[in-house]
Order: sequence, then structure tokens, then C-alpha cells
Amino acid sequence: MSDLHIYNSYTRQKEQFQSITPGHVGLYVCGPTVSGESHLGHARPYITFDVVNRYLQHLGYKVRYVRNITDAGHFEEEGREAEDKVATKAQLERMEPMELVHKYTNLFHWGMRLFNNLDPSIEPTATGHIIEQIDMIENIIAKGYAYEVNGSVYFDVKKYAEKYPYGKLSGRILEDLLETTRELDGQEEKRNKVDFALWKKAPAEHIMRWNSPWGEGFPGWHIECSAMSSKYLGDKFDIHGGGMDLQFPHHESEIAQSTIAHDHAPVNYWMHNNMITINGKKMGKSYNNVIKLTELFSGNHPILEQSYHPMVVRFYILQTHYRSTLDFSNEALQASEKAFRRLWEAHEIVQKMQRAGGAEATDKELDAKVQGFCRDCDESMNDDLNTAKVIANLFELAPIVNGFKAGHIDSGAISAETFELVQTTFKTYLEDILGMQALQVKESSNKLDQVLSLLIEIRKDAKMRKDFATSDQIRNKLAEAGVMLKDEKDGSITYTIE
RNA sequence: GGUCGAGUGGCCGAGCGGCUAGGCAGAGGUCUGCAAAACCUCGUACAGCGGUUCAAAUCCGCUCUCGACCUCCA
Repeated sequence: MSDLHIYNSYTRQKEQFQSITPGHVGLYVCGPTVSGESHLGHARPYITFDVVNRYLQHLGYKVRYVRNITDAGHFEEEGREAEDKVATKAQLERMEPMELVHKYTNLFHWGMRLFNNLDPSIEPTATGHIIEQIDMIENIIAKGYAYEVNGSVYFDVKKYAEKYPYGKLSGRILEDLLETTRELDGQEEKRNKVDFALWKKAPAEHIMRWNSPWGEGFPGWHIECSAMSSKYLGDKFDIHGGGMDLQFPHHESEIAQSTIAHDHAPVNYWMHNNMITINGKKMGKSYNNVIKLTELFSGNHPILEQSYHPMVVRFYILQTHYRSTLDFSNEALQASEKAFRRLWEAHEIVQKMQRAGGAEATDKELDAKVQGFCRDCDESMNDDLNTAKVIANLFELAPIVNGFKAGHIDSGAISAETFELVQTTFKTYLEDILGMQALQVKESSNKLDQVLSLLIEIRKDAKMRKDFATSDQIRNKLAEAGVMLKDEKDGSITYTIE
């Protein structure tokens, strides 16, 4: 039993986390629809739940993390003409759904890897689970909560609501929903406007279609998550995550379907991350303010002043609590970049450092303070994954570590035990739990190393002779080539490669 | 229109009844041949108006502003 508390969207309060099977956690997160490129908005849930996954593992749980790929449904590639999929065209000229899905799935994986997100345990695709979805729909029909009309199958929400709390997750009131005047596709077939599709009959021009007991068609959007989560995590599992915008109707529908199919609610804890906004507006296709991951990493977008390293983006996202909105701006990203560089350097310094003095602390007050910051990292994570607070704690530690190095704080001021705690706190939190990595991978070229040490030696000599013209030339020219020299306090010279 | 949520110092962002948040920027300083980095010091904020309380950024009410969802959406 851990002290982990998470905010459960379903009950709208923080609850102590307790897994169904001791030592194990089933985690399901709604994955991307791979009909287009992943964008900055996608980064948030997958980084957030990557940290959830990592932290649960840190606490000792064996996590089965399932994240789906939505590759079925209404498919149209962005910017591609509708006639592309017209059947009269030669096959190689037509859009092939599998080709498109493959392309964007690969691109999604590419982004996830750059963000240093751990792979899910299982990444099921909707198209690979048509049979499971059909089974589940038949099950719901058999129980009397779904009906077929013209080759489509709809879930009877009104009937469901008579017995179950429909709308509880998203705070909807059925009566309000029934009054909605909005005209939706297939509305006339439904018994009530609130009913949602479990299976849709495929129109003649629809390219993705499968045989079913109700004719050729394709599954409704919500059923895939219910079918796949129960298949791999069981009828009832621990945590279901996703973006806040999925609360309604997606997650609400999932609850309804699964409750009927399995005779009980499917999930114990619902977690929802908040949105990323640009100039206060949610990023989304319909707002025309989407920054794709490829654009973000290359800086190739009108509103981007520069490119941003995936680790900078990750850090920026984790500096805010996952349930707060996060507003994008160049200023904010640039601040995160500087902040992260400083923090990471302190991390590298403390890992390499040797503590001086005896085992006991010579400054009890500092020792206690330092321990407090370390311990608060645990408390902050346990308090609904407060990564922002964890980072703030690490920043409290950074000047102390730098002080050890600069020599104005004696590393013996804190005890040997506390010193070790600082090292493990940086390592565990920054790398293992927050999943951060160095911005630049150390180039391990012996030849380069030798060339640089030669230049560094020449520069040292020049400095000794007060030949600053030469020493500055070496530093400046190397800087132009992307190699930054740094004169350390002890007279040594180190370098970093941009 | 309905439902829910948010408004914190120049900017970003924690906190959510009493205890320093933190980062970035800015100012001054230490160190340094210079530079960079690092370190030290500084600002003293909680949309507005009332109320509850010994005590409110934190609770309650009203007002204003903004956002999300109600449609595919992370």
C-alpha cells in the first residue's frame, strides 16, 4: 500500500490509490488517431501518463500499460482530396488506409521515442480487434441496451440512464442532453439524440469496411477502447487516462458500454490531463493553430521563434501540474530550456562529485534542509503527481550542489548519508521518474577528444603566457564550430558540444 | 444557451485557512585577463467588491474577464 493519492475525475476528489491486484497495476490510456501527424497537444497526455507509468514502477508495481492506436473509422488524410479514395481510380492512385495509418503510426512512435516515453506494454490497434468489438456489441444487444437500425447499431442511453448514473463522469445531465438542438449525422435513425453508435453502416464510398452481423460497416469510435481494455486488463482495471476533451462523450460512453457488457463499472480511477493552449485557445484542428511535432523540433512554423528540443518540451510540460492548462509561448519554452540546462548540469555535477570530510554533517541545519527537499519530492509525487513541485525542489538543491563545486559550501556540511540522498534524488527523479535525458548525447570520438585536448593544452599555455589573443581565438573559433569551452575554477578547461 | 473550470509579481507557473514555492527576465554584487557559467542579494504578487474567521491568495456570496465541454479532438 502506497501513499500515492490521485485525483479521480469520476469522484472529483483525490483518493488514495489502491490496486485491484496487489503489486500490479492495469493502466489504459487513449492513444492517437493516426490519420495525421502528431502535434504538441498529443505530447501532453503521453508524457503525463509516461510519468504515471514510471512512478508506479518506481513504487514497485508491475504495470501493464495499454495504449491503443485508433486506425479505424472515418479516414481522410489532411489536405488530401476527397476524390483520392474514389474506387474508379487505379489502385495505386487511391489512398490506401493501411499505408496512411502506417505512415502516421511510425511518425507517432518517432515522436514518443524522442520524448523518451517508455513503450506501452501493449499497443493494440482498433482494426486488429474488430472481432472483439463485434462480440461486445452483440453482448450489449443481447442484454437489451442496443438496437439495430438499417445496418447500424446504437446504444440506448435513455434506457441505460434509468438504472445507471449516465453523465456522472462528465457532469452531464441527461435531460439537458436530450434538449440539444444540434443536428448530427444519423440522428433520424436513433431513438434519442443522446444515443451513440456502436457500429456504423458503411456508405458506398467508405473505404474502411468489415463484415458484421449487421452488414458491412465499421465500429463506432468508443467501442474499441472498451473492447481492448477489457481484453488486456480485465473487466475491471485500475487506471484509465486520457485528455480532458475525451471525458465526454468518449469516456462516458465507454463506462456505459462496459457497465452493460460486464455488469459493473470498468475503471477504478479516471485520470484526465488538461489541454495545451496557444494564446489562450485550445490547440486543435478546428482552431487552425496546430503545431506539429516535426515543426516543433525543427522550428519550422510561423509562430515558432526557434526549434525546441524534445527534452525541453518535456521539461516544460512537467513544470506544470497535469490538471492545469498549459499555455504555449516562445518565452515559456525558452525559459524552460535555460532552466533545464542549469538543472541538468547540477545533476551531472553531483553525480561526479566526491564528498569531503567525515560521515557526520558539520551543518545540521543545512543537512535537515537538504533532506527536507529530497523527502518532499516523494510527498509531491504522491500528491497527485505534482511534478512541478518536484522540479522546484530539485531547483532548491541545485545552488547547494553548485556551492559544493565552487567551494563556498563545504560538502562535509551535510552528512555522507544526505549527500548520497541528494545524488539518488537527482538520479531517480530527473532520469527515472520524470524521464529526462541530456540535451546532447556525448560524442564519444577518440579522435575528436584528442584534437580538443590538444587545443585546450595550447590555450592553457597561451593563458599562462598572457597571450590572450591566442587563447581567445581558440575559444571563439571553437565556439563558432559549436564547441563551447569553459574555464573551471580549478584552472582546468572543459568543453560541451552543441 | 446549458454544464464545469480558471483568474497569482514583467512572463511562466506551485500553493488552496497561519509556515521562503520554483523557474525565466531585470537590477546590484562576488569570482574571472576577458567571456560564459556559477554563487549571493533585491522585487514582495494573489481580478474586483462584500462576508465568515483571532487569521484568507486559500472558505462563502456577488460582479467582471477568460477558457473547456456540449461535434471529430490529447
